Amino acid sequence: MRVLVVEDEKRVASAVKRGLEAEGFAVDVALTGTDGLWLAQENEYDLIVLDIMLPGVNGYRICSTLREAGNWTPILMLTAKDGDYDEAEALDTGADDYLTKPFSYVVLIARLRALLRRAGRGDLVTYEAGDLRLDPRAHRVWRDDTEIDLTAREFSVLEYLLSRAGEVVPKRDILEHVWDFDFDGDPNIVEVYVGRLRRRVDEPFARRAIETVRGAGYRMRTDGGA
Amino acid sequence: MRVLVVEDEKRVASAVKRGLEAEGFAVDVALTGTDGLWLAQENEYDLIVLDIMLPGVNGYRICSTLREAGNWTPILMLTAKDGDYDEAEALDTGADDYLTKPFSYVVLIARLRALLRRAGRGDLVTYEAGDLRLDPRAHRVWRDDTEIDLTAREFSVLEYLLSRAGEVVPKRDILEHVWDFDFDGDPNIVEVYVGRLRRRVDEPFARRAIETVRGAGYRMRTDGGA
DNA sequence: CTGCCCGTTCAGCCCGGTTTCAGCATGCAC
DNA sequence: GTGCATGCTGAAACCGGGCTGAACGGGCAG
Repeated sequence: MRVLVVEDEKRVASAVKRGLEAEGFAVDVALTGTDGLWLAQENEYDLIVLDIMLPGVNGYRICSTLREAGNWTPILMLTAKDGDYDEAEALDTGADDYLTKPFSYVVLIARLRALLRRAGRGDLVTYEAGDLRLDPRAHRVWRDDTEIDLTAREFSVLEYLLSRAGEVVPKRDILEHVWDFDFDGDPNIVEVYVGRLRRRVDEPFARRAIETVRGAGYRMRTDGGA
Repeated sequence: MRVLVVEDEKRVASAVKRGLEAEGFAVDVALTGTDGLWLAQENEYDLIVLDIMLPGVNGYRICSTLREAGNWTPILMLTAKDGDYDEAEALDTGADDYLTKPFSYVVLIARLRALLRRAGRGDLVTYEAGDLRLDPRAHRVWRDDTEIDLTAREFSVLEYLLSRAGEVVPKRDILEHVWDFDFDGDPNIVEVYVGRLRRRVDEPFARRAIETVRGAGYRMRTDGGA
């Protein structure tokens, strides 16, 4: 599954790239519109993530150029929230969906999944780790067939940890993926949420699925802590 | 029964939409060819009504693109009576039938029904979730064999929720599917309608079929809230 | 023309959820 | 053991999503 990311802000670009790679995508990044258009024309991608404001050729132009050339690869446009550029125009030029900055990684992934599903390449995942089960689509979590209520944030954190079950996930990664990319608050918030999750999904069941790896991050046990 | 109407003249589009909704169809409207193609690819429709002369991608292109992609949803083409565009060509690109403007509802409806019959989907779909039952075609809703009166909008919202029972449906999705997708009013309208629906289909029966998933959307319980 | 129904907008409230912060606990290095 | 860094936790403040009642306006029937 190949994805092209056309985005000039390096921080956003590299965060998106790393995240998508973790999801198993092969990611190319273009930092200018000119490069992006070139890459999009030279290669067959399954998906294109396209910023609107770009040096060189802007996102609209890239989009309409591709469409005119008969290229119908699903395109997700990224728009800044100040109204200079318009979402409706994005769709008019042939984009398939759009996302307003700032956005968080989970939202981005959700949208990309939706696009792929539409293109008939989606496979809906439910995450499992031992007796712990999470269904992103229904937004539900179970342990031992007991459903667990989680808030939106709690759910996102758990989903992300599950998506990388078995490996050590640095706190910074969690911050970048679950919160908006430009979040610059107290990183302690991750600890707060891990704490809550433990209280909700571990303690009542006398297990420990989320382990702390001091100095490195957290690790979701693949056996759910059984 | 879901229908997509691709038509750029707003007057015609909204008239057709209202007419079809009165017949019990769930109708999405696209005002440009680009949007129409996007919607047609994104969703599973039972029927597509397609104007030929469109801004963006024209009707022929949409039709052949869909067919090439293996989408065989029945398509009814609308052609203006001046002979610039040709009915024969419509059929060549993969349309199933055509209708010359101007036309009356009666004729339109008759043709659509004929198409559905041919496609073998004339038999009605009814949605069920526990003791809640909805018949799109007859435009009726029951709970426990008690019929519930709903307005057109209320009905559409409920139908859409039922069509995705069990999963979390973002407000944005509801807006896009139930309202004209170029609706840019207050998204609060969704909350208003969910509220009304609850008052009509939940409260009198002391159940709760429509759940709120804070920060994510609404979810229709598959057991109807029993 | 009048009244009713429906769809829509709006403002305000409520409450849950998120975030911050300060203090405490734990683990590690020496 | 001592001291430092890292992680944990409860309480409080803040924020905003979601809900509701009221009011407006257009369309349609009588």
